[in-house]
Parts: sequence; structure tokens; C-alpha cells
Amino acid sequence: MSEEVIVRFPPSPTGYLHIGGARTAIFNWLFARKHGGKFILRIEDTDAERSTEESIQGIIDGLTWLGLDWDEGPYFQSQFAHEHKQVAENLLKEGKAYKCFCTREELEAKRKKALKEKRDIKYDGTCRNLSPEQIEEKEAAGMPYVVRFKVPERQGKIGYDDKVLGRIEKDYREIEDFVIMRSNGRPLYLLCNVVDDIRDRITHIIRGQDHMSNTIRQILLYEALGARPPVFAHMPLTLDLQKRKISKRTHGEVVSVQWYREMGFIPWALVNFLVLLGWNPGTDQEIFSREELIQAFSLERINKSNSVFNYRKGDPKFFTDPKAISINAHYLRTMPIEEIAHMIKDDFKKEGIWLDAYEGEKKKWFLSTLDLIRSRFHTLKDFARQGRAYFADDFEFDPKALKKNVLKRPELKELLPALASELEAVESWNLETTEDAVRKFAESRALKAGIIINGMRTVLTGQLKGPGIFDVMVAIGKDRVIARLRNTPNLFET
RNA sequence: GUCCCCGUCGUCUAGCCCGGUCCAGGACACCGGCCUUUCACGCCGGCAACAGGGGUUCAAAUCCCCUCGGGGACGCCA
Repeated sequence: MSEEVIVRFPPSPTGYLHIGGARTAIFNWLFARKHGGKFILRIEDTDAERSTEESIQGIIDGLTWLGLDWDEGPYFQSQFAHEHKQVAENLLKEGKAYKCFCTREELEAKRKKALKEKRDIKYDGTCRNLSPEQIEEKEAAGMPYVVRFKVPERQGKIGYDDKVLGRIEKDYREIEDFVIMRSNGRPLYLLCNVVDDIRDRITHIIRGQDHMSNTIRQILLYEALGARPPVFAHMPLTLDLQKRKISKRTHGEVVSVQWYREMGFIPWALVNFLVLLGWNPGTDQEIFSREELIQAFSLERINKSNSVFNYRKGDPKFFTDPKAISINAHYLRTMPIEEIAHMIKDDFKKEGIWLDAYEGEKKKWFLSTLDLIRSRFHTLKDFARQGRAYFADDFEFDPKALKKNVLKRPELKELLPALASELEAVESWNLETTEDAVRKFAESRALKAGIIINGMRTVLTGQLKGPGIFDVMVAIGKDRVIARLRNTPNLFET
């Protein structure tokens, strides 16, 4: 028996990769990696009007950024259009499908009527039993038709064993004769998807529960095509706080993978957060390395119930789900600092504070400074923003900090420059000598050290909070500390 | 309306299959405290849930039934 596992991620390129799609990709990817199988990327661009080159690239970039690698593809569904059509025509020839001449208007009217009468709105089978003569007549008259799949007339139920949901069954009589080919001759998703999955020898289909009602119909297609259906696993959906399905359209950038990149997320942190939405390892572990996650993952531990993406629009404190931020912050302060350095390089360049020396003679200083400040940051962006004063002289002062620590203490105007002069005498600039000098200075002026220390923090970094002041002094360096302290009087201007 | 799925702290969830170890565990968030002349980290502590109702049982979050609630699908979209 073959243990081969082949899964796929089949996005339709009608928008950027969003976190729901990313989560589906993650689950498939993990399953493939866990079983040494293949992960195929297939772009389902059948709906030509809505597919764009831009979103194809966006999806590929998003997956790449997340670190999800695929073994085959990207394939493009549109390239197999001929095959899809051939299959539809074969089904027609074999009597497993039929031509339906009902017009959209007729169908729409019937649907409305059924809804009004509170009946099931499935297709009534008007064209299912047309005689060859009738068909010929309608065709001769140039009437357009769609091809419908002829659901077998069988008693009882058809079903499958869902890896997440368990046994799912449906009565044959409740399945309508669904359309598999449009009147313009282009086959529909339901068919294309099955044909592609058969060709790609897909063994497991892991997708959202919103596809559940397609599954039974697709199993019918597998059967009609003489293929064995794959194993299905329908994952729970991700909803918003109002319990609506999340979508790019209604939620905007907060659900786009690209946005997390722009906001300074560590890609793996996003993967780690997303995988916990609807899955858990059965232990208390929540932070996983790539290897650990692959090892721990299983379809059996996917939840049945939908999860809520805890995001409040306009929340001043959390720009996305607080747990996502917390996981990101965790990685930020625990990852090897070299990796952090690598990830913020481009951002530093963009902010104009990158120095090549950070990878050369100043590397040690650079890494230890990043390490010093990272514990209070939430995103990679914070290094270049809140941490700017460590890497550049043109940094901004937090107005609140300035007011509280500096402006309210006019004596600092004189004190800090005086301290600067004292510091000039410090020979070897380190934690002990700087602390010693500062404390002696405070003592000599009969001042509480806290006033000096808090004032210095703001004058040196522009911030209200930060690492211990002597660490800051060492990180920023003697010359710059003295210069910034001497600049204090200017802060009282304006 | 019809069909399908689901329902444990505010959120993510453990426990449910195989009833007692659960006056329900963890994480995030929130609130205290310790540490720190700041803040964060770290550590300690707190708040907070079995949707409701009936059964079955010595015993139910766990099994059965009903109700309610939420979601999905019902396209010549994917």
C-alpha cells in the first residue's frame, strides 16, 4: 500500500493572499512535510475576468514570505481548459450529463418562487429527460445550453469520512443536477477542480468548511470519472468578532498577509499564530519551531468549530489580534539576535539609518544594542522607530516624555550640560564608571538621582521608557551622550 | 426557506470518543504584587466558561433527546 501524500493549495487569484487562505496553505504544507509528501501550488484562474497577474504574484510572494515552499507548480488551471472541456463532453456522451436549455431568467424565477413558497430551491430537472428530438430541435433553433451532471437515481445516501468532522452523508434525492459547463463551453470549478486533482494524484484535500457542500457533488464526479476520491478534511472557518467570515473586502488590510509583513511581523510568528486558530497539539505548547510544528501536526487535532479572529477595528492598543502580537513579540525577544538583525536591514535602509559597518567592525555593537532594546518591542518596525535614537542623531522626542522628564524640571537646562562636562573626564566608558559618575554628580548637587536619570533618558533617547540608563549610555557612546546632554537647553526652546 | 456543520473563560483552546482524578487546565488580554529611581522582560497571584431544559446514571462538560444560538452552502463564482 502506498503511503504517498500529495496535497495542494489552489487559490483563485482574485485578490491578495489573505490570512484565511494562508492558514489553509499552512495546514496543507504541514501535512505534506509531516508525511514526506508533496505540496502543490495550483492557481485556479478559470474565472478569467476576475483573475489578475498582480494577485498571482501577491499569492506567490505571500507564501514565499511565510516560508511555505511547494514541490510542484505553480500550475495554472487555465492551461488545462481543453482537458476540462473534453471531460465534460465525455460525460455528456456517456449519458452521465445532459444539456440544459433553461435560461438564466427561467431559473432565477423558479428560485424566487421556491424561496417564496419556502421550498428547497434546487433545480427541478426540467431538461433531464428531454427526448433526442427535443434536444435536436432546441439546438437547431440555436438555443444555448449548459451541461448538467446527472445525479444517479439511487436510494439512500452517499457519504464520506471527513478527517475533521467524521462521517458526512447526504441523501441522493437532495442533490440537484449541478452545472458542470457554462453555455460558452467553459467548464466550472466543481469539475475543473476534480479533473485537476485526479491528474495531480491528490491524496488529501484539506480546505475550509465552506466547501463542504461541494464535496458530496465532487465525490459523485470522481465516481463518474472512475477515480477514487481523496481523503477530505474540512477545517473550521475563521470569523470576525461579529461572526462573519473574514474577507479582504469587508475587513481590508488586517486580513492580508502582505500587511503583516509591512507592519513588521516575523513570518514564522504569523504562521505560528495562524496554525493555532483551529488546531492544537494536545499539549500546552504554543510556540513551535518549524521542525516542532511539522512533528506535532495532525489532521485529527483540527477543531470542528469556527474560531474568531479577535480584531477590533480602530483599537488604539492592538492593531491586530492581541495574541498574534504577543506571539510576534515573543519571537522578537527570543530569536537569535543575528536573525533579527537580518530581518530589519531593509527597514533600516529605508529609514536611512543603515550602516554597512553593522555587518563589519560595528557588528558586535549593533547586535548588542538590538538585544538591549528588543524586550519591549512588538514588531520589527519598532527598532527603527522607537529605537532610532540608538542609531541616529536625528530622532524625535515623544512630547509626553519631554514634558514630564525635562520641561517640568527647568534646572536640567543647566544640570545636564554640567553633567556632560563631568562625564568628559570618564576614562573608560562602561556600566560602572558611568553609574559612578552620574551618582557622584547627583550627590554633589544634593539631588535625587532619579531626576537626573529620567531626564537623561528622554534627552538621550527621546523616550519616556527604555533600558537601564547606564546601559543606554554605554550603547549610545560617550561622545554622543555628551553632545546630547549639552543640547538640553535647546529642548526648552520652541 | 431547504440542506449541512458547530456551541467550554472576552479571545485561542485542553478535557468530551473510553462518565468519577474537573467546585474545569493552559495561553492571550485585563487587574494586583515582586523586580526596576522608567518601561519592558521575568516571576508570583487574581478575575473569568461547560448555551438552556429535560432525561440516563450512585455520578455528566463528557451519553441520549428537545430548545435556543452561531456559521456555511443553496450561482452559467472559485
